[in-house]
Amino acid sequence: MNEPIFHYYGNKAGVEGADQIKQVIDDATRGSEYYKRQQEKRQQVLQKVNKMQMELDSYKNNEQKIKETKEIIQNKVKEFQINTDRIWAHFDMDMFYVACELLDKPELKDKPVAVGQTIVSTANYVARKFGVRSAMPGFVAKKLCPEIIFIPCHFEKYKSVSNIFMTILKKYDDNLESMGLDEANLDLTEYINNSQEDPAILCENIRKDILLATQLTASCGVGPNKMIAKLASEINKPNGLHVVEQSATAVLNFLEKLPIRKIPGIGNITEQILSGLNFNTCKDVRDRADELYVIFTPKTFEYIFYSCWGVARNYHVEFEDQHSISCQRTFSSISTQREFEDKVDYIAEKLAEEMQSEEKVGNHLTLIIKTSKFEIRSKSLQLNQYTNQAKQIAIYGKQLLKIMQLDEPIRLLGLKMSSLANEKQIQKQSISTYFKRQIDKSSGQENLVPSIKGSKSHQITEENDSFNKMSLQQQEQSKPDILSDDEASSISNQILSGVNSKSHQSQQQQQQYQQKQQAQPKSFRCPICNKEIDCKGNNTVLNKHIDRCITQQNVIVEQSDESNRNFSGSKIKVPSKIDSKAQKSFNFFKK
DNA sequence: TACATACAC
DNA sequence: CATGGTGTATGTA
Repeated sequence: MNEPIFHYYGNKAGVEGADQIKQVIDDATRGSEYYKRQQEKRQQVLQKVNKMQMELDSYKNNEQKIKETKEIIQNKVKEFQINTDRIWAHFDMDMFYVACELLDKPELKDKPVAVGQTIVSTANYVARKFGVRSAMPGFVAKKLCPEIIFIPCHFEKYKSVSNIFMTILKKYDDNLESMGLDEANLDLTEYINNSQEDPAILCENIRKDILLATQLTASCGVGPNKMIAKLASEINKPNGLHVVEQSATAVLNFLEKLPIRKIPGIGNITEQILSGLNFNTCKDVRDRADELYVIFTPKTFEYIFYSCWGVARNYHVEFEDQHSISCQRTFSSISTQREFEDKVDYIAEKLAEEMQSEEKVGNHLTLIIKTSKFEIRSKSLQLNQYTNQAKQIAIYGKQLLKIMQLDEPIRLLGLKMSSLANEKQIQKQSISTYFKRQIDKSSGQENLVPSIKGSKSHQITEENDSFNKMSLQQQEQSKPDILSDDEASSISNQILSGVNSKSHQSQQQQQQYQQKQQAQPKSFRCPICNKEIDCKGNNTVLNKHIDRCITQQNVIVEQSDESNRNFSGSKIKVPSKIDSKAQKSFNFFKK
């Protein structure tokens, strides 16, 4: 009943103090609304596990079914192969945000430090010994480690370090994929085929380059696909390398004892379910895959199954346009209708700002709230037109508010716009439906549509301006982007078919890099441009050079992105996408 | 389509 | 005293 809520600790982290740590966390948080909600969720998971266990029991009594299912699994095992002809590397900066801050405050190096305020974003290894973790609330971290020093987030700093990091890595794979400022997945196959370098030596050299350029350490994992590389990068973290050799047995060996929780995509809940059914390692999954087949949906089953066999994507996917833009805020609880509406207005403005700066419009709006009991609810609405205007969004948002019938205090409110299109792309449509909407207008919803020139009302004039602005843009005759529809990449699509990567964009550039790369002796060379720097051990000179190099390099990168966009009209990788996502994530730190 | 869940960073 | 924000995929009805 009073079971502590679930906290995940990687097996090498909390070590022997783990129980004590859990106790401290529990004492610090017991009784809060958040804690109560977590307990409820925990109970729900346990019920789900019970239900699954019953299904499993009945399965185990049905010999015929067992036979059939095991046959299906056998066939699946025969069908796939662990494709080892590609070489991937995953680079991951160690405790990135804290590490960046420590550059400016080296005296804190051996003290427990965390970046973040209400929530720990990153903790250094000193703090981690106390049990401090990412996503932990600040007050809990303080309980665990009263000495801990909190540093507020300085996003720009991290972004510029990240630029250096990414610039170095792009020399080896121009199409690198990244899920955050501090990590990147590289397909090194082409590079290594050309240079014939040993992957381990190459990656150690890259890590040295990163250290030289940023003064920070990165960990690296190497393997035949993206997932294995990522998993490998955690083995010798921090400041380490681990290589999983390019063979099926090496992969299977590597995964054998690995806790399922480590597999990207298996999170808190799935781990609880699996461990509740006594699946703990990848080997458990491989050995008893038929049981999972019975209780999970096909997609979930396939994902877990193939991951545990080491089968994952080993080629790059094309960049896809973002599907939604959202904005949400947490605040001290509010409970009156008036307060709700004010929040909607505020969030609508923020959302509109975001959409406009990204030149997007959308026609599907979702209102999200969190009650003070931490229950999340949402209502959504298909709009009758595309918009990115704060006033329109606010009007729709308030409609959703009504539909939701809120009668209890809330601590969070957000708006999400989906079904996005480029502002420019819908102009034609705007024009063609313009007169139709004038008719709609006369039937009541006049605030929702632009009006004709010369209208007298203040509100309408403003909206008229935005319409004119769009018309002007249309005259520029920019090419409309084509929305992708059939590229919906289901997990199974991604993990199956170990076929080739897309052709790389600039082979010339790569060859150029290789030539330079090969000729490098030991002395100081710039990790960005590969030129020899005669700095006589003076780091400042080197750093200044590197800074200049980065700036130049970035200009080049941006230009090439831009020309690609205009040239092909297809999706390209846009590193700035993730930048802006992370930027937005941390806006709330600034206040 | 609408809503809820799970996940990653 | 007390647990964030952005975006994606998937399951279910």
